[in-house]
Order: sequence, then structure tokens, then C-alpha cells
Amino acid sequence: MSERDWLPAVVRSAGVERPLEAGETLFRQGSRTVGLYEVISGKVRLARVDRSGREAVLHSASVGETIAEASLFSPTYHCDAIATTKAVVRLYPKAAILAEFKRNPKAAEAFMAMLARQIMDLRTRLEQRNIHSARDRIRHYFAVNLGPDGRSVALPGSLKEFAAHLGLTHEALYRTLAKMQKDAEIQRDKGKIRLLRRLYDHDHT
Amino acid sequence: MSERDWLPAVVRSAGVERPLEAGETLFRQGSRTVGLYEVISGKVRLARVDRSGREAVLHSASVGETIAEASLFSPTYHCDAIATTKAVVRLYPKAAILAEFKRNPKAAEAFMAMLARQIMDLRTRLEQRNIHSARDRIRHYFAVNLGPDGRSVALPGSLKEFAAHLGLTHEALYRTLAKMQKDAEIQRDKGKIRLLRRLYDHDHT
DNA sequence: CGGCGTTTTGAGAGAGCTCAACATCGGTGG
DNA sequence: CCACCGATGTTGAGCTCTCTCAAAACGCCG
Repeated sequence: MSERDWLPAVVRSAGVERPLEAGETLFRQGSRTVGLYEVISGKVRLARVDRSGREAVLHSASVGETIAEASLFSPTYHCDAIATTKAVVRLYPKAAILAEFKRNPKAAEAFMAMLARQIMDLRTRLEQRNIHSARDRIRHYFAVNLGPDGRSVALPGSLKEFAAHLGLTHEALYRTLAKMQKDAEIQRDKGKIRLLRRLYDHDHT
Repeated sequence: MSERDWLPAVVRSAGVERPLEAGETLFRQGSRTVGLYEVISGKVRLARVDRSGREAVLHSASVGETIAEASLFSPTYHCDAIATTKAVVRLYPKAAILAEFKRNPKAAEAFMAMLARQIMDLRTRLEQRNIHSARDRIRHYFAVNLGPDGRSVALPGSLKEFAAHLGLTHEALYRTLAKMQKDAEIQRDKGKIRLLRRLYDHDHT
């Protein structure tokens, strides 16, 4: 998820870091937009509040992700942003970014490309969630994230994180990986998984 | 999902419609990109093929959705596009779009805004899939798609489509809606659902 | 050595999925 | 006007699979 190289240095240097305590509010729905944020560390959740005061979580952004991209094109934020953990975010001011886009079409194109990449990634993950079997969901991930050698996949961080990414409990993931290893379908080297068989299919109508 | 108003008329008029038979291939992974497509009718699926010849579905695009946005920024397509049903797509040539973006920053901005909106929508749906209870998932949808009156939601098409959108079987959706109505939580008027209570919360860590 | 988080395995239960039957609605043609 | 047909909507019953709660082994770091 290379979401770092889309920003021209001009704008990047205009970024302002801001630390957040757990539970601290970054911005609220309806408040004026100042720009978009990149999560440097910790977790920030985007949520909307209904009239009873309860919140519905729209997204939980982890390090490396951006939030409020749409704020560039809207005068107000459309949801609340609250730090779930102690966190650090970097603010890229709206005006600086938009001005740069006008001045420099290449930068605009890079930004669009980054957005397009995010869309592809999100669609892939959404499709993945339609797969109910843990094994097939894992296989789907493998199919989509195959390394250049065509038979191994690098694991992004801990298995727990991987489980969360897949939308599985870590127990289910452990168990299924164990089964797949027992069935000689995969083999686990530290941080990597090697495929020992061809992948199966997932039919959707 | 207003994905129609982002295209300047200049480009829109350059769009070329193309009918597809069910099963027909629109483009293949690795082939040169000519532009992005809008689905006018039917369904088109994006898929990757692994070495055994099996396919993994990345996305199934319905009417109104665009596919291959990323093709604008890449020399080749990164996956296959195949018509799942008889369909019609409209091609917007890459060169025409990119040229227009250079000439007209407003158009570029509109495009970016559309992409950003898509990202928000996809994130919302992804978050929704983390909710396992059918009832809470439906409530989440309501919270996010509340009408301006704050107490009703318009249903997008048939209940079957709605179920698919939610990632539930239609049976589960029917049953849960029936329960919610019995519990006096909602009321169903044709094409609309009225909320009779405040929404509940969904806690995520 | 003593925590703390990750990894791993166990057992049980619940919730949605699957298969199946039936009702309902809208369109089509005799 | 009615019979037919397909798609959508609805309800029933059983089952599988993951989630949940629990406990223990492992690895890392102070």
C-alpha cells in the first residue's frame, strides 16, 4: 500500500504533525475542513453520530492510511475523527494541496493514481469478504497478493494483524493455516508462506 | 452513488458504447489500456487468473459503476474484465480524459472528488462487513444512509439486491427485517423503511 | 528471571447459510 | 378476463462453520 509517494515534496514539507491522546477528537462532523490527514502512528477511527448520541464507525485508519481525502472537495467534514489509541497524524493543508494540483498536473495525476489504487484495493478486500470459508478467503488473499515468483506470499506484520485484515478471528486463521499446512497446501517460513499447490477457484454469480 | 456527473461533457460525448454478450471478454490482464469503462447495463466482473487457469473475482461491477479507473495511470490492465451477463459498457478513451484533465483543472478536481467519494463508500461497506450480526449490519446501513428527515431510509432496488449489497443472504435479510418489524423497531412502506427507534451502537476496538 | 503480547489448541454455542417449499406480484398471450 | 410464467418475496428446518470464551506454550525485552 504505497500511499506515501503521491505527495510532491512541496506539499509534504507543508505537513504539520500533531499528537493525539487516546480518545481525543481530531475533527467533528460539520466543522470546516482544513485538509487531509495521514496517520503516522496509532489508530484513528472515522465515525458518525446519530441523534441518540451513539456512534457508527465508518472506518478505522491505521498507520500509513490517509483520512478525509474527500475533505479536499467539501467545505465541512462529513464525519467525526477520534483517536482510538494514542496516535500521531500529519495534516496536509487543503489550500496547499489544491494549489499544487492546479500548478502541477503531474501532482494531480499522481494523487488520482493513488486514489485509484486505493479503490482497487478496497474493492478487492470487499470481494474477499463475500467469501465465507476461512480457507477460501485465505486462498483469495494469496491469489491476489502472490509474490513475483508466483508461489509465495509475504505476510504483512503479525498473524493477528493479518487476521484482522482478512476479517477473521486470529483463532480461525491459526487453525485454518494449520490445516492447510497439514494438507500440504502451504508451507510457512518466517514471515512468508509458500504455496505447494495450485490455487482453487471461487465462483460468484 | 452519483458517479455520473464527474465527466465533463467534452469527454462524455467521446464515449463509445459497446454491447457485450454474457461471457464475453472486455479486456485481459496485460493488454494495453485504452481507457476506463462505465457499465451501462448488465454486470461485468473483474478477475485475475492464476497459473492454473482458475479465476479469482476482484469485483463485480453493476450499472452505473466504473471499472479500470486505474487504467488511466497504467500502460496495461492489471486484471481481466468479463461480462457476467449480457451487458453494455461505455468506453472513455484514456487520452481524451487525461488531456481534458490537463486543460481543465476543474475536471480533474471533479474526478478526484468522485474517486474520493468512492473510497469513502467502499470503506463504509468494508467496515460494515466487520459486523457479524445481521440486525446490527442493517442498523449500520441505516445509520449511514439515513434520509434527510433522520428517520427513514430509501431502499436501493429490490430486497435481493439490498441483501447482496449488505453481504447477507436474502433469506437472512427477510427474516431479520421481519423480526425488527415485529419488535417495532422499523416499519416498511413500499421502497422505504421508517425507523421507529433510536439506533443502537456498534463498538469496534 | 518475570511480564506481556503473540501464537496455538480445546470445547461449546450461536447465527447465518443452505436447501426447500410456498406466496406474491407483474407481465404476456390466448 | 384468465391462465401461465418467471422473478421477487417469505417462511421453515437443519447444519456447518466461525465466533466466543478459556487455557497454555512460546518468544521477546527489560
